[in-house]
Amino acid sequence: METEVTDINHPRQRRKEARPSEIVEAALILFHQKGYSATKLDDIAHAAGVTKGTVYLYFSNKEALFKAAISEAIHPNLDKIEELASNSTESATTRLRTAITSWATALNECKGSISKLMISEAGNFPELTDFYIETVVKRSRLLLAKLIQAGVDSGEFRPTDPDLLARVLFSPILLTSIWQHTYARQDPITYELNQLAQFHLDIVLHGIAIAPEHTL
Amino acid sequence: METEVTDINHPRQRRKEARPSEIVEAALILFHQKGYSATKLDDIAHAAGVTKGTVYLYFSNKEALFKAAISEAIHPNLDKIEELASNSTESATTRLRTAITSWATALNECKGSISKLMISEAGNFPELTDFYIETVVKRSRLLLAKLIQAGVDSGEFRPTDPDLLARVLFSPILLTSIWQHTYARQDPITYELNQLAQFHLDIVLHGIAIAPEHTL
Amino acid sequence: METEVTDINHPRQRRKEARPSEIVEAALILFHQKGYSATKLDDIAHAAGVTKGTVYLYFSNKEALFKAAISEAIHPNLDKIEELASNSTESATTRLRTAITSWATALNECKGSISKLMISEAGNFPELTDFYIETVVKRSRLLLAKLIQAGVDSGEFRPTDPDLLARVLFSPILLTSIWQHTYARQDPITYELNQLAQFHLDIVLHGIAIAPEHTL
Amino acid sequence: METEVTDINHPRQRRKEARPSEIVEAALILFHQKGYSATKLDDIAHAAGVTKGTVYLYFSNKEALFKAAISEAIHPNLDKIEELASNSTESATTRLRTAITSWATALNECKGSISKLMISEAGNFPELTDFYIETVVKRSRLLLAKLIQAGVDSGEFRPTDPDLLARVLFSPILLTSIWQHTYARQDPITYELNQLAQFHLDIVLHGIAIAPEHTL
DNA sequence: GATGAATGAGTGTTCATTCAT
DNA sequence: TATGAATGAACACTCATTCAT
Repeated sequence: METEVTDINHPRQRRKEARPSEIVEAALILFHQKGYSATKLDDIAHAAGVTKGTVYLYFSNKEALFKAAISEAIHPNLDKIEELASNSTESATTRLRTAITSWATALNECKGSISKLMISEAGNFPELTDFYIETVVKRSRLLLAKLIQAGVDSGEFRPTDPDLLARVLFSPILLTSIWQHTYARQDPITYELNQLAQFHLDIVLHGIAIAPEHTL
Repeated sequence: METEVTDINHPRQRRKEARPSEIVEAALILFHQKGYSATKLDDIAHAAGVTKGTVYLYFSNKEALFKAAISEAIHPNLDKIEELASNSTESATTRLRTAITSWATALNECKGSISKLMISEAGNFPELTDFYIETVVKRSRLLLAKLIQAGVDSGEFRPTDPDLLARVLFSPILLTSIWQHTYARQDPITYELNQLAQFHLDIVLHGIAIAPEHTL
Repeated sequence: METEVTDINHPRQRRKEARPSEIVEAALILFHQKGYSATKLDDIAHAAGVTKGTVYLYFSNKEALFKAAISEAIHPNLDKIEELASNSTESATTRLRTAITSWATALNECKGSISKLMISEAGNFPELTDFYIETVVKRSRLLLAKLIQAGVDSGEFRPTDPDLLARVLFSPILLTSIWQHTYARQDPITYELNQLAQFHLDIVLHGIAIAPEHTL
Repeated sequence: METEVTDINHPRQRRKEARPSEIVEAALILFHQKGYSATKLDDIAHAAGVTKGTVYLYFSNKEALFKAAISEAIHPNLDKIEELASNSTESATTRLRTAITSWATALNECKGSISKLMISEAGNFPELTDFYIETVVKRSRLLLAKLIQAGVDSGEFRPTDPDLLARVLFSPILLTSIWQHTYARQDPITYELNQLAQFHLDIVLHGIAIAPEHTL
């Protein structure tokens, strides 16, 4: 009983160990909405339900908080990349479709669009950008390129530049995800991200031209 | 460092009428590199070869300068959109290819990649974003969608969702353009933007699957 | 220079609740000495023993601080006006003398000579001036006019224009008070403010009194 | 004819020699309305129909212009003081009334209320203030005091402190003049300045006169 | 651990002053 | 003589960071 009272008097102390991640979450949302510079530590603290001083208890400065926010948001994605690379019993087409679906889902969850933040702040955080490009971007692209190459090797796809195609396949999902997070108000998108991804994949796989040369 | 090499003797009235656009250009580059908030007026002034006070002779404040920079960079693009819509004697396929090429070229010149700036700052400049979405984004997408619909109507393309396909077709060029301007150092791209665009268009037109139904 | 001698060890939280009024006091003195525009926030902060940032903890901007300073200095005077209006058992002559003495004393303490500041800045702060004229100037004049009218009604004074006489009676005290605060160095006044007020009142009373000794 | 055309093309050159005084006049009005610091040289120049550069052709800086404005406005008053001192054939009472009337008239003309400006800026311009106090204030007061003393000597007035009475007699006219120029909008005055002056003088004369009608 | 009052370096903005024309 | 584009020092205001409690 006595300890319960303490909890009621200090609601802030409900879950001490959750503090840092609460701050990180609040920070991520605000950084995403307003950009790094335009986001005030006061706002972050307020959004996280603490005071400015508390933020400094867990993060040595604003930049460290930013990096922590980006890193934390990146990690779950990294695991997913590994996952996708492993299940290799299926056909290349199937695995490609699974991979794309998986990415579309991941990006759909808000936490996803680190992409936008990184685009905005890359110039101001070179080392963080290096880390992001190496661990997220290049690995994802390489994974996709390998799946494509596997399809070519297995005779499922016509010979093509796997790297180029990987870039092409990623673009609509990534850009649309960024778009949604950026222009939701001005240009709301009626399509599901995954719907768009499948649409694109279908077209890429089959093309749209009613090509006479193919029927010959 | 100094971009001003000529007329070093008459720094005061070097080229009166060129001032505003010189400032706008310098501003655009810096806003693009560092974002709006992180760009100091001192930096812009210095990059434009003037002092802070001079900037205020032509722009009432930082926000006005930002808007002017965006607007000025947008205008040439608007004209190009009109141009593309007009030449309607060709086949849909040809016009589509021309449009894509034209866009790739425009984005490559990069006088903007306003796209990146708008993504970064949309949240902080709602009215400007409204203007951008209406005059640039939606018009471009609509133009592309119309070309696609024309191809469907003329029997060149299989029936498809023109709006979805327009989004899909734009994405790789736009995202890659943004990418180049953002991650040039960390992830330099070896492809020409136009090369990528044509590669994508080819695939979209023909598909990559060695589809049994086509050969039948 | 430093007005803060006590508690030198704990400059941070010396006396939280005293801060705003300390700042207001320092501000009032400086505004009075140099005028609004010529007074720098740095000076105010320094005079109050804090830094600029601290001033902004309590006042949203310079104008707000100015208004707060004026308002705070006005309030004690408002109470005095009410007080004077109440004690109505005495003769009009006595009450008039009491009122004048009271005003002379109040103006001498000078926590304001807000009068001078208001004269200087009226043009730049219209709403504040409205407030001052209504709550201080007009009320004071009306009170004095009523006392005079009471004297006329009771047969103590000869019929006269109470409003005009109120203005006339106030002028020497008010102007001299302003004078002292303004030209102390160039034109030091050897008279007590109250001495001058009584001197004037004697002459005016002689002038308007239906003096029994004269009729003898 | 030919020369006329030139005049039309350069309306600014109508009367070159009048420039400085036009500037001074504009400056005086603006300084009076907004105070010294709050008045921008741009505003003065614009009000005078010239550009900022032209102001610097005639005045070395803002302070010099301020001093010139004050001085120019003071000079006609100085002459009037001398004038009043001279015609000594009349009775003290008459000369006192003439002097007061003359001052009320002088202060009524807008150019008069240097008083307000000096009150506002005395702290920031000590030497100018010295000059003003010596040449205007003290001389005027001394003149008035002498007139009063003459009246006492001639038996027109009861013995009194001439300096004190001089201060008292000046106050209502001076303060009301300042008042009019300051609070015209908030507290418009229905009385003529001279009316008020005469009203006060009547009362004071009644108060100090060795009035034959009273002794009867 | 948590607070929030206080700090002060930094930045947008203004404006008196200069000077080439 | 007059201009007005350009300057740069000065100032209001902000905000990341600190620290006594």
